[in-house]
Amino acid sequence: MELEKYIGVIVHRADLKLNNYYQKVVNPFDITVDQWEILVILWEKEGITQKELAERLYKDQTNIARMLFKLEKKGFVHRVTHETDRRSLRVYLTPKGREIKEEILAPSIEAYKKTVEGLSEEEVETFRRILAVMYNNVKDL
Amino acid sequence: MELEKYIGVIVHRADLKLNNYYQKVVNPFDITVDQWEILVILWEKEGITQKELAERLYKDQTNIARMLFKLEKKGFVHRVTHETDRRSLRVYLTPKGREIKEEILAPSIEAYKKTVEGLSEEEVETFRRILAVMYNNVKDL
DNA sequence: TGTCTATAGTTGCTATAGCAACTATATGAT
DNA sequence: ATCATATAGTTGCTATAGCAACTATAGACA
Repeated sequence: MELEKYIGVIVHRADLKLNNYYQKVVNPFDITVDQWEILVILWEKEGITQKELAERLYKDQTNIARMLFKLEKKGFVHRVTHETDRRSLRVYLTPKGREIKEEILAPSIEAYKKTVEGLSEEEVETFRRILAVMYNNVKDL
Repeated sequence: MELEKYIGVIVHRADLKLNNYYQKVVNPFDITVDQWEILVILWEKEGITQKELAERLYKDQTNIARMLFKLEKKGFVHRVTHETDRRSLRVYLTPKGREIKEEILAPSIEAYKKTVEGLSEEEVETFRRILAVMYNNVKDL
């Protein structure tokens, strides 16, 4: 069977290119794409724990911790021990972290539009649906 | 805009799950998914250079070199200096590298079938087409 | 022939991914 | 109250990705 027939192979290649492009979009803000994902969640709701953040992003808690450490070092977030559970850390945005929210929105939407250029809204929805089916097919295997 | 609207985000998540699954499929053969990709190419044609391999797989030449080093250490391939261009290395399979070709085929096809379960052949084709459009949309940005 | 440039590959760096082992704290059972 | 278990987070390890800097060789041209 030809390599390019495998869904994993083509999805992986697309993922890399998409990530490359999105990285260029967020580069001016001194963050990585994955750090941007964390910020998107925090812009919506601050004070959640690292574990909650990991669950919300479907990411490894280990890596969330490391990314937050970098975001903290760069001054975008700060972490505070949970009042009633001293094992947990609540994550909050700094003024710098809140500031870029509005600045980054336009380029983000622009990036989305460029990604789906030439496709109808319906095609994009079809794509999402099929991708979700595949995701669910393999997620617990 | 909601995080899950961004194509890069959902493709990335799907990529990770797919890779996880495929990794489990090739685990018994003591290779990684990316090393498997290299082998697939070599099963088709031996003696190509690292650069050609990188181009064929759309991967970084640096990483191809490192993966080949590991494949060589594990005894799946060996590299020989090009006869007329001493900068190049030709990559060949060892008997061990050739051996697993047939063994790995059935599980690979099985993995493909599980991935596209519940989808029609037409839907999978549509998916490929739309993914290709998105890929081309961002590949040079 | 000698020099300049291009190319194949390697090394070093930083990023995320994911797993195992570990620390510290919380909670449930007795 | 004590002890066993569960949980939040961290550290260490190995994998690929991608970029810059480097070495060695090839090829073009004066």
